[in-house]
Amino acid sequence: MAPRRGKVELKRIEDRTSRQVRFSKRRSGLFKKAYELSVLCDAEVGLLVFSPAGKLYEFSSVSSLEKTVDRYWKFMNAAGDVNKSDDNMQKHEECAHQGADMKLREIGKRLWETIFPQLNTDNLCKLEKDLSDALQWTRSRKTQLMTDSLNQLQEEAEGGRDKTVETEAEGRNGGDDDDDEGGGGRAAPKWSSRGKAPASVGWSP
Amino acid sequence: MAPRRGKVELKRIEDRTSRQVRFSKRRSGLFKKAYELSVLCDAEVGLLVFSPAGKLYEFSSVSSLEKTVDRYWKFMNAAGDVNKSDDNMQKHEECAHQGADMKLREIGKRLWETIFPQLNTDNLCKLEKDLSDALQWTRSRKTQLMTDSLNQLQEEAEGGRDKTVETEAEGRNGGDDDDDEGGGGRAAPKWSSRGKAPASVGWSP
DNA sequence: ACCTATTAATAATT
DNA sequence: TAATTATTAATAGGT
Repeated sequence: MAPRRGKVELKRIEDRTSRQVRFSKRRSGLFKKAYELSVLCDAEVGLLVFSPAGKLYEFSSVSSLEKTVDRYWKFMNAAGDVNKSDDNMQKHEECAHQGADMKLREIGKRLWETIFPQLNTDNLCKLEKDLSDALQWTRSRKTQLMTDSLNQLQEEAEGGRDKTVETEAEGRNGGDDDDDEGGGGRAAPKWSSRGKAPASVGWSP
Repeated sequence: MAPRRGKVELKRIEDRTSRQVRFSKRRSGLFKKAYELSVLCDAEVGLLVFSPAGKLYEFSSVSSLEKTVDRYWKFMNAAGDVNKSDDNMQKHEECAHQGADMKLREIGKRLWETIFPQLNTDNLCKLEKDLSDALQWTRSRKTQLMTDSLNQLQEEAEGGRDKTVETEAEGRNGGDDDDDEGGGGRAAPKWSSRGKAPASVGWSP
């Protein structure tokens, strides 16, 4: 009956058993705290814990940790990894839809770094096919968009009534609306309506 | 002088000011706990908090949260998002280098979903060029690998001395070594040695 | 897994 | 914004 003789010293616990027990307890405590923070303060919290053995424990205040990680991902890519020094102009989420081209490069770079170590001949063949399909789709999509733009211009020039033509993919939604959505329901691509993507594109939804 | 009249009830704090104050305090506490867990129990901890205003607070027990997120990313992609039900055979990190083709598809899918909302005409043009370049590089790389394989076979058939030809990208490293590295230093692509990638490939390092 | 003495976190106030 | 303090909450070690 002598719990806690003194303060707890902040150093790695050497005893294996004790370390495991305390890991369980403290992990539970941490997750509880994270949950409380999210509820009390209306925050989105994601928590990632890898045990020394490499086992993963995860928590997220929203439906899945992937969403939170996606939001983090978007956030980090928003302002680009350049000019990371200015903490004054804190990267607000509204920037998330700006600098899309830079974002494309960054995403591609990361993708590349991730898959590069696995590029044996088999994977290269698959990659070649995926890239080829994607390229084909991209070109047809581009043509489609350009055609649409032309048609729209023509219609407007002819008289411009019945403006309900939806272009569906206009990019940057100019409005600076302050919604708190962010990483939630990302707009899922809808093939059915317009795109007419080839079914063979392996890496498309 | 009447702090804490009763227990704290777990519901969103309505008063804005109070909520902000408690957010700061609890966030600090949470981060401290996370740090303590990582030190005491030798765990890798990543923590992501988005305030209601959309501001990001992050913590990681290793050099950067990106590393932890990458490790999480690898972990999740390891067993593929399929057969997610069997919790018995817990996805251990050693699986991280298996199922590379599936991983490619998954990564591509995610990439696609991420960039899709931003695909206006400009970005489509950039994407087209990137894909074209990447495809070109992939094909030349594939050819290179195949040529290498042939040469190696020929050399071995001729007499097989001087086996120091390094193929550099063989994929799956069969060993089931139990190192605790995981998400640490990912092998960075090295253009200089062999690949001879065109400088114009936008989405390569 | 459960208990309990003790330390740690923190809510309201200043 | 920072400090104080009365309480509650978390938890280390023993059972």
